[in-house]
Amino acid sequence: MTEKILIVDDEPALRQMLGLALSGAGFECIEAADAEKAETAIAAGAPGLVLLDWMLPGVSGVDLARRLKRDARTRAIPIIMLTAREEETDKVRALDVGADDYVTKPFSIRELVARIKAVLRRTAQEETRDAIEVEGLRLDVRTHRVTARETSLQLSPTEFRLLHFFIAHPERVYTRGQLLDQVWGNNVYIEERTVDVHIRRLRKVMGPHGYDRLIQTVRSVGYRFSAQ
Amino acid sequence: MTEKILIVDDEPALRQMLGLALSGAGFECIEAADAEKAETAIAAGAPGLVLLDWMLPGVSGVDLARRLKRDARTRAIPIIMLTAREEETDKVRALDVGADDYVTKPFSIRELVARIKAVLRRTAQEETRDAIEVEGLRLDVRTHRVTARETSLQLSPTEFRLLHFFIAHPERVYTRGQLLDQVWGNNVYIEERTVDVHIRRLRKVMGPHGYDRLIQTVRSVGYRFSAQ
DNA sequence: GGAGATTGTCACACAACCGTCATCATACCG
DNA sequence: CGGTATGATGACGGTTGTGTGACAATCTCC
Repeated sequence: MTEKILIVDDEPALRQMLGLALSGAGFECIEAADAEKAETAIAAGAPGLVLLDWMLPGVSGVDLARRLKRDARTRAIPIIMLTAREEETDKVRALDVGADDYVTKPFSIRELVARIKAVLRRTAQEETRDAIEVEGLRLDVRTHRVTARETSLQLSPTEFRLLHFFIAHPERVYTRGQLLDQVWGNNVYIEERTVDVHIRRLRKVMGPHGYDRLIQTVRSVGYRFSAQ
Repeated sequence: MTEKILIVDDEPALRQMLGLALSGAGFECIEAADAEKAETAIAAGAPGLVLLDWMLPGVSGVDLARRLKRDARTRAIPIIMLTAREEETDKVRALDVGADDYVTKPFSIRELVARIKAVLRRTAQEETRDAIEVEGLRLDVRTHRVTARETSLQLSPTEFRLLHFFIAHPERVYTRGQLLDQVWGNNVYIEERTVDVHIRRLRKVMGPHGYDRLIQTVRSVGYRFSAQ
């Protein structure tokens, strides 16, 4: 997973130097000379991180950062600001504006790469937080959403609960009775065959994406959710 | 800007351990053994974040969380819950109650600190942000004005508060109860169905500009504001 | 004090969802 | 290779949850 990094700086020399250095560190780089070009570049293909110069002609780096953090589509993209001076106020403002980190010029490439990696690690961690994922099938409790490789699936409430239980307790067989207790709750008297029907409905939704194979029938016992 | 963190746990050993670890990470810590002590501590001086154990003697952590989120004075204080088991239902309930995040025991200090910082960063950003924008729909907190691609929308006060909450907390489902707590405030007893009506009114205003799709119904759960 | 806006509630309409059954397909058994 | 047990599937009322329009009470601003 090579991350794409957008370098925004008006000095061609510095831009090129950074591009070379970061490419050497294993990142894919694209460049932009000003805020406007940066925005079109971002619209074209969201980068994994933006390296942003504090001073830019026209719309300043600070303003661009603020704009990116204000828009929901780009808010998640981490930003590292390059500040020229060692001014305390600059640091504070950089973080105020929503930048994830800042580096003061002059800086060593080693330090910059370390910071980039740290920021990427942090944001990657946050993204996958409390979502359960199996082979690209992802269930997020927070948003109450199920996605199969980016495309979101439409589940009914019971289907969601059933899948939630399965994906949280994989690799084990459950009888229809157990499933009724766990997914429907105790003290409900429902036909065991009803489980079959919901299993089928769940499979039907996941089928088009090939995930129906995860729900396996164990004859004369029950069902199992398994990644193999 | 060292943040003050209130640790609520009935086990003195764990409390002390957490206190030491978080102090080491640069936070100022205060402790409380039960919900009652926690509330007096909060009244004495609002902490920047509450670390709350799921199980507490007397008033449980869940109840305390709900109470804090229901009270307008303490609603803004972020809460991270410590859940003992890996039980999925606990996580769901933690979020139901209004907690901002949760950590399952056993956890590493590193992880806990990371989550605390993440939550603090998120909430700090929310406060300083004077305008929020999603796909051209823009809500300006300062001027109390909402615009959809330049054309301004006419919202009633309640509609504005509802949209404000949604746009500041996107991508997460909220039950009608939570929305009542967050948008209407404390100690109000209002029918949950009333939320439906305001959702509809909000959709009606945003509909002509195509933004009604951002407010999504999650059947048998609640509503979600989402850019997808 | 009054016109208009706002708000909470209700009743009804409508759509989604759920549980059940009958029937068909498949696996297992001797 | 039939017969039987078990699961898959499609269809169908009944139920539940949400959308919507109306209305009275309340509030706001002249």
